[in-house]
Amino acid sequence: MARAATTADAFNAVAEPRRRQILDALAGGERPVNDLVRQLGLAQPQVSKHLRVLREVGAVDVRDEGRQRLYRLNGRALKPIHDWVKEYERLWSDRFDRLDAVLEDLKEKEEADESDE
Amino acid sequence: MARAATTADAFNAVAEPRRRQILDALAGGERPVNDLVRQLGLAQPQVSKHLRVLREVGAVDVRDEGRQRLYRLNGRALKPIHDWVKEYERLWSDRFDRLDAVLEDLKEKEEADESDE
DNA sequence: TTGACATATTCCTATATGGGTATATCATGC
DNA sequence: GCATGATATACCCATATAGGAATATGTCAA
Repeated sequence: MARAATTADAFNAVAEPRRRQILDALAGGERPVNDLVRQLGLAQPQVSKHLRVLREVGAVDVRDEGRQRLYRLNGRALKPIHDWVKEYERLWSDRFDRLDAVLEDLKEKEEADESDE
Repeated sequence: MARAATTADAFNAVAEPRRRQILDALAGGERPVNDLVRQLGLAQPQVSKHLRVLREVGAVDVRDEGRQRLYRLNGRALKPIHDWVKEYERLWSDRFDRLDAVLEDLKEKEEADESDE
């Protein structure tokens, strides 16, 4: 079997640095493709292809506006990544060093509160 | 050009779900390879290969203990992922939603006050 | 030394990638 | 309708993958 498709999930889509750059650029607001082309210094077809991958994993949405297509960030698609990686935060954060048990309790409470999304 | 190597950085290494599983398993503490083989139900060579990738990006460390090799999590390698993705947290977190709503209200009130004058 | 256990490496193959380049689609203004 | 601008798709290619299977390496025990 080959590697999983880049469109398999957000983890794979976001492994490509150019696609993270695109998302970072879109964090500033809705943008047409050519803006991204200029901002990233990539060829237009590559940007379109990256945007397609991001769209397929739900990380961006599109809207037609005349002859332009405005892309907009949909950060919710990145939540699974955050959810996974935040469990490891305590392994490098100084804050967690002395407060392990207490924070575990808090985290459990927080998760219970947030479980209704 | 092909896709970036899985060993290029933590983002690429962790895009593979089995490797995330391995890290999750190691979160419980140091483990020999065969423990992971049993826990994940994978063939031994694949586990060794995944561990090599994780080692190359610094996400795990090894230690020889007799004929076993004990692998241990090094979560710090995941910090760049956390750093990147946490910037997007406000896009789905309820806490931030409520803050946004409050700010919206304030802005609307402000505008209403100004138009009264 | 030999055999058994634990792990790593090698070789194979199908598959998808990302960039480059050319071209297709689609909307707009004349 | 036609030229132009904006974007998407198609095609080519070099490359690295993940799993499977076989084998190599290394360590211990008798």
